Amino acid sequence: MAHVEITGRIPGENIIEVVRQALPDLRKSERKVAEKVLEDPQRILNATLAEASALSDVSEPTVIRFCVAIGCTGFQEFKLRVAHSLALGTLATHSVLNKDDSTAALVEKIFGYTMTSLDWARSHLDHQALGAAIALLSEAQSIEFFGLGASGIVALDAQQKFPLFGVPCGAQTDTHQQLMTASMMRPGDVAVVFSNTGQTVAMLEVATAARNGGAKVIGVSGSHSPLLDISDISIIVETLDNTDIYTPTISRIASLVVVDILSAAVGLRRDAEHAKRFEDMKELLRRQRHGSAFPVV
Amino acid sequence: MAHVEITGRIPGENIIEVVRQALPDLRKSERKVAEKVLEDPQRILNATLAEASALSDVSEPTVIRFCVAIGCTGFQEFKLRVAHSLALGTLATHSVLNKDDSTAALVEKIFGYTMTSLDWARSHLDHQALGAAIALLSEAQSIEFFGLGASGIVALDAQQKFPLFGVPCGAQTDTHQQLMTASMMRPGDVAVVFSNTGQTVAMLEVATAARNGGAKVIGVSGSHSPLLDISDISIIVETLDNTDIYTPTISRIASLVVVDILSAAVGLRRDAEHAKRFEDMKELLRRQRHGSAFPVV
DNA sequence: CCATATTTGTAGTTTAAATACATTTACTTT
DNA sequence: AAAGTAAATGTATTTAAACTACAAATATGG
Repeated sequence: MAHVEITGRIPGENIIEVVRQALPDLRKSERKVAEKVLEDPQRILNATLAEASALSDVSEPTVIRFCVAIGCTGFQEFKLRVAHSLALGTLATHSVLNKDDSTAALVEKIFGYTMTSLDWARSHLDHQALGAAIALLSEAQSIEFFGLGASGIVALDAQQKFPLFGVPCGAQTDTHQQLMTASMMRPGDVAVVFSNTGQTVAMLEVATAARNGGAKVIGVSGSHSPLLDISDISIIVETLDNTDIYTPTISRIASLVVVDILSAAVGLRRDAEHAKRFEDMKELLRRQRHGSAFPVV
Repeated sequence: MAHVEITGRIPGENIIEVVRQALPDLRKSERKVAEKVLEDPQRILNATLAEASALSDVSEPTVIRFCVAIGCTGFQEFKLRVAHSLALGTLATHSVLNKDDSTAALVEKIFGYTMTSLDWARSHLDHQALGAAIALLSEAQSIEFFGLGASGIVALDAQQKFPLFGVPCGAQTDTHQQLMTASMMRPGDVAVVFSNTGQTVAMLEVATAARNGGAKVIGVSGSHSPLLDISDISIIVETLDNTDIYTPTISRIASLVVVDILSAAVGLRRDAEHAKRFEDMKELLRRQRHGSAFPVV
């Protein structure tokens, strides 16, 4: 049988992902190389062709054939693309904050850690679930967003964005209001419940109440959790495992990006007419602002 | 005079930045190489040593000496580090959303664009201003955060974070409440005003009111703006210039990261005792959650 | 203006990457 | 099931790229 050529999803894509996806289509000894690459990409970076071949226990030309198979012109280019892909992975290496860090160091660490976590969340998103959520939200009569604490912020953010695309929606961040609103939901409505832990009692009650009324529930949490068990669609926004003080910070930012994706996708679906409405609204906002010369008191 | 060795701010740092900073300390012909690198780093990636030397109009060993001077072991490693640095810059290349993009494509584009924008914001932050803001916030009796719309979300987020480090604070997202609160502020208080445009009238009034009462004002906006003119400390959170629908989305995320930095820094300053309080609070939150077995209805 | 030190280039050496070819393994067909 | 064929892998060789030692040229200080 002829060897199948592999093409990445998007050209110039993360080479590590390309390797992972190509894995089953590779020849036996090429796969040995691929496995070593996935196992420790950093090591390949510091390795020469000879070292890489010894490491994978195959001949040098096989390593090169592997590189060609996944779409590179040779070993050199492959290494460059690995370096490219690894960039985000190493941003977080200096992420432990110290009391005597300079401002510059803090900026580097926190931005680095945030970007790395986003990259992690990106690569661990379930596209299937996301697609299902988009479909559901696109058809929804109305949407309610629920969350407490950090997740409450995310709910509010979502509520600000979705109306722009023509979906009536609300956000509830008070436990009493949440239960009331959830109880009133009916078939055709969609409840989006944010909870990083996915274990907060109030949120589980909200999800249950919404379901009992016949509404669909989209659960968003940081890992597999009770919330997801009682949701119609489960979206896991996984962030880097980090037990220190900054975890909630990261998870909310990753969730915000997921909200961006959902709202953008729903917006693209509902489309044309709403783009116009959006422009009109922007104009209204503009009138709230001054021109260039503001008379400062 | 002896040639000065250059050391990057943080080891493993963005090599492009290292080159930029090292520029004045380099030898004349090494500088020619550095200029070419800064001019078009991508080109260096696809070039061989011979090509790079021809491009810069110097000899091959000079190129190598340049690599060594900025802290690499040779040309190869230099190229790898350039690839590393360039990673974020190319994430945003596919960022125009299409109606018929797959979910996977949307995820890639929006995450990519978000990460690139964060990187941009990071490299354009004014550390000096940030340091001044940290100092001010660390000494503050109380802090009030102000914002409308997307910036209101940021204000709420900030308000959730700062109390963890022992600073009493509030967030106002209603124009009437904002003015009332701002008018009541006194010396020793700090007002943090978020406005992406920095031109919203209500926010300018708030900043002015707070100043009139003797409070210090930290203005946070996306570019130079009237708000910053009337603030004691100006923080510009610059995001990628993108006129389409998603700009507010990005700017709020970048602002959230800046809030993270401020709160982390203030937290580190106020330190020890509050770390304990923070743990206590975490424990309280934990009791709000179920254990593993939740009785699903 | 000469002497010394520093910078830059030339030429050669070494090492790594890629190619052509040979061998082995697996698969198909009778 | 066996032989032939095609595909996959390894061996040996070639090519070229990166690095090094040394020499020339330029700049610097007395």
